[in-house]
Amino acid sequence: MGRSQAAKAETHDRIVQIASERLRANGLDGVSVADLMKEAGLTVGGFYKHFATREDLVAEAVTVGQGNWQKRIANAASEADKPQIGELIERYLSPAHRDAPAGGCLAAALAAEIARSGVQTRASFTEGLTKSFDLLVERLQAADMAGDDMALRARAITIYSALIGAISLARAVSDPALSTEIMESAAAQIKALAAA
Amino acid sequence: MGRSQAAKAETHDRIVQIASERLRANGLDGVSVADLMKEAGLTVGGFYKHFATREDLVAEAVTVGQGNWQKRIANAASEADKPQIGELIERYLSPAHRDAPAGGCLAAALAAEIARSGVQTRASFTEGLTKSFDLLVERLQAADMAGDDMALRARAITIYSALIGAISLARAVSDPALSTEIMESAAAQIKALAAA
DNA sequence: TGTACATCAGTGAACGCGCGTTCACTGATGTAC
DNA sequence: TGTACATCAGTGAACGCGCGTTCACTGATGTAC
Repeated sequence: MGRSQAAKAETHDRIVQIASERLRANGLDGVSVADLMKEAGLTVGGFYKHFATREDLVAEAVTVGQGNWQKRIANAASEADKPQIGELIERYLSPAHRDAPAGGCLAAALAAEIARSGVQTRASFTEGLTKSFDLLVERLQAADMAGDDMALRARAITIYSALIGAISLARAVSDPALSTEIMESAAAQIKALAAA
Repeated sequence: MGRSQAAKAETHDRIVQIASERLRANGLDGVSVADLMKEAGLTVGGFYKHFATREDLVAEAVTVGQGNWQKRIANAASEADKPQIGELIERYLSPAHRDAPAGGCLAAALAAEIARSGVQTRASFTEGLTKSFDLLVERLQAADMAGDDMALRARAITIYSALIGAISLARAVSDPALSTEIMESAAAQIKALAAA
């Protein structure tokens, strides 16, 4: 049947991966289907052999893109290799992350736009966010914190919210000193909250 | 000279006001110049008697739009009428605010998009944000908190970050129960942070 | 194993559409006399 | 005070452009015999 199914799946994944990066960098409407396909080494028309509409791709890219930071929280050979919560906060609120949204946290870059998007995209985001919360709770448990699971979850939600808000502001501001201040102030306070 | 300067200024302000609401509701690229003018009871062509480019309008709308929540923090006949910090947090993380971004916090709705915008827009945002931080510090001082000004400012930055992140997530998520949980969990934790 | 055929991923020009911006025009109103 | 004129806020058709999507086509490759 023409190209193999494996080859098609590989192309499909490549498009989604590129989209997940470019959407985080340029926004949900910030990159055209033609540009995406070009970056994948293909031409426009072929797009619709993989996705019914552009939104289908966006929904997939939102799922894949959220896996990015999740892997940094959870994927490690052993428990000892998983980052401590404090280290995670510092890495999240670093100049490196602030200046490279394409490879960074999808929620920080796109949450506001996702709120205005279609059902598919919002559903994809919700699923990924739920998983992010779970992984953060697990990190807080690993930090050997006091508190029942409910309180840990509330704390995880607040920590993640504060991280997303802080990096969003640090990115939006045009004064570099203020940007640094936001990241450093928030990092210190959030670490205190995580350790409380 | 044709229409009076006062009449022109009134029209100008009307366009900016409408823009500040519609941009918060639909995003920085979510409303056309023609629609904006129509909503202001005018036609497209006249737009360029008021603004050199669309981005000029956006920059002005970002400034005006930030005044919205600032007024709720600061504008009151007397000190006693100004909201307490805890009350502010509750109002910020309420279904009413979540469901009405057009009249709500501009930073929450647009920070991520502003980060990808031109210099003018980012500069407008930076100015407004600086003022927001100052007003929040003042509210923390009024709450009669311990801590020097530096610590208060770091706390104000973190509180605002957490509020922005939490409402962004609450808006993006398609599960109503999760949306409520995010707002309530974050509100409780942030209030604790403010009172610490 | 070798050949003829069917499939379908990928091509690239073309489509209709909405956008920001331009432009020649209008007509109400402020100003000069 | 009354009149002629100049100004310019506002009009609405037109522009070039980039977008998402469609479509007739191609040709490499899997399958049937």
